Amino acid sequence: MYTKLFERIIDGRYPPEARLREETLAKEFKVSRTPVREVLRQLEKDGLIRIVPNRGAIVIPFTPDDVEDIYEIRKALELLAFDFSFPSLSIQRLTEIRSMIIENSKSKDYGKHSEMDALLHNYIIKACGKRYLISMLDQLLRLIQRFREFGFKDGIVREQAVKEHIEFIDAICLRDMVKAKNLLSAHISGSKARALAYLLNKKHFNT
Amino acid sequence: MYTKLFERIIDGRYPPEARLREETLAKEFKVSRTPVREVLRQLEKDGLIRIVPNRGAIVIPFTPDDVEDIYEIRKALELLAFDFSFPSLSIQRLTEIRSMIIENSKSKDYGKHSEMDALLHNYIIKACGKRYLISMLDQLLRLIQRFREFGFKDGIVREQAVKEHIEFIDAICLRDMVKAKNLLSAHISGSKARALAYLLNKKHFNT
DNA sequence: TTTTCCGTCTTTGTATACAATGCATCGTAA
DNA sequence: TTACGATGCATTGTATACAAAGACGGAAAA
Repeated sequence: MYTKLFERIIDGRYPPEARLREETLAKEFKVSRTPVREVLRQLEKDGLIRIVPNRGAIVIPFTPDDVEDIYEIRKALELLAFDFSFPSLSIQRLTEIRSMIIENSKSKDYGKHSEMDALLHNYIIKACGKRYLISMLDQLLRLIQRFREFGFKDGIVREQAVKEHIEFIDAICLRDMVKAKNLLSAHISGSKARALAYLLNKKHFNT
Repeated sequence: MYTKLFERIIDGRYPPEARLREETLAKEFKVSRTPVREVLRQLEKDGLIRIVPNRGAIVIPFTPDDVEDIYEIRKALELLAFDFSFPSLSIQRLTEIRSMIIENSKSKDYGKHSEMDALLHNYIIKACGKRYLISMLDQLLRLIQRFREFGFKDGIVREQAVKEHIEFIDAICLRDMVKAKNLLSAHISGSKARALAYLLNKKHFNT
């Protein structure tokens, strides 16, 4: 239920400014208000809703400034995670991932591409072995999931992403830390730019 | 109540591995289990406790690795916040803060020093104007509050901190971004080292 | 007509009762 | 003596009832 509500806010089924009434949600999910309230408190911590005492919860709008914010945080933290994980990354595992990326590179199923993207990033992140860093990045990646999937709908972007991922993996295998970090940084900046384009475009259509 | 529980875990009144039973907490705070449960869910998101379904909540131990983790995240994010806030920092305000730091520099009240420390860091952080970044840093600084206060109990450390803060402010006022960033980075690394020393020392006494 | 006050209604906040889960303990059988 | 299972207990999970707080609207007074 936490996951479902999270998704519904992320994908816009509960749009910005929408009021989330406990009673209504309770009926929708066929539970009582007690678990609903607990979930709402968690979503507030995620920064998705604001709970006003005695007034209830409303969905917080997601602005271009938030995209800027979140992607820059992601970049900083993923680079940090990479610093920690670099020494322990397994060339064998990276080679495996590399093959899988190439196998899927011609696929038009953007879900597959999104999966490959997640596979690589998650491997790097998990390998850092730092629990706060991992949980913060997990949280961030969930927040921007909608943009990541969107990006891969475009053929050019898919090709570009495959190229960037392969270059990144090769740099790691060659133990070229500096190059790898630059590539990772640029890759995330590119994702940010696409996310911003998506958001502005959507806003244009909505208004 | 959220704040009180948070503090009690942070300062060790509820030690690592301690079970937090809903009924007990409810009696302690003279409320029913309903609000207790909501607070526990929030503390879980903060990474302070782990809730095992049908088993209840236990306090998560805080290891040296966690200190390393959290201070490195703090460094990365505070440097990022500084990037954003640098252009809009007011020299007038910084000069004010600088005077206050100097005024308090001879004080032996470590609470005052801790306050000055918070004043400067919070000003930098808030000025970045990014809500996710601000809320993440707030969260991190609350997590390490115990170490920050501890640090200022030592006279040498107090002097050192004052010196670092003044140098940092001066670098900003001279618009020397690179120097300021280096100073900030070193300052946080120093805090990390002291926190680690504190933790290892405490562990030594406990066992 | 406008403003203020009061009552009602909606919605959240809290307490409590009951259900469900998992663990421990004790008894029984191999 | 040990292994297995059943029963009871401790504790969390959920529903529901009631309390409290605000929002809204209508009536009365300025």
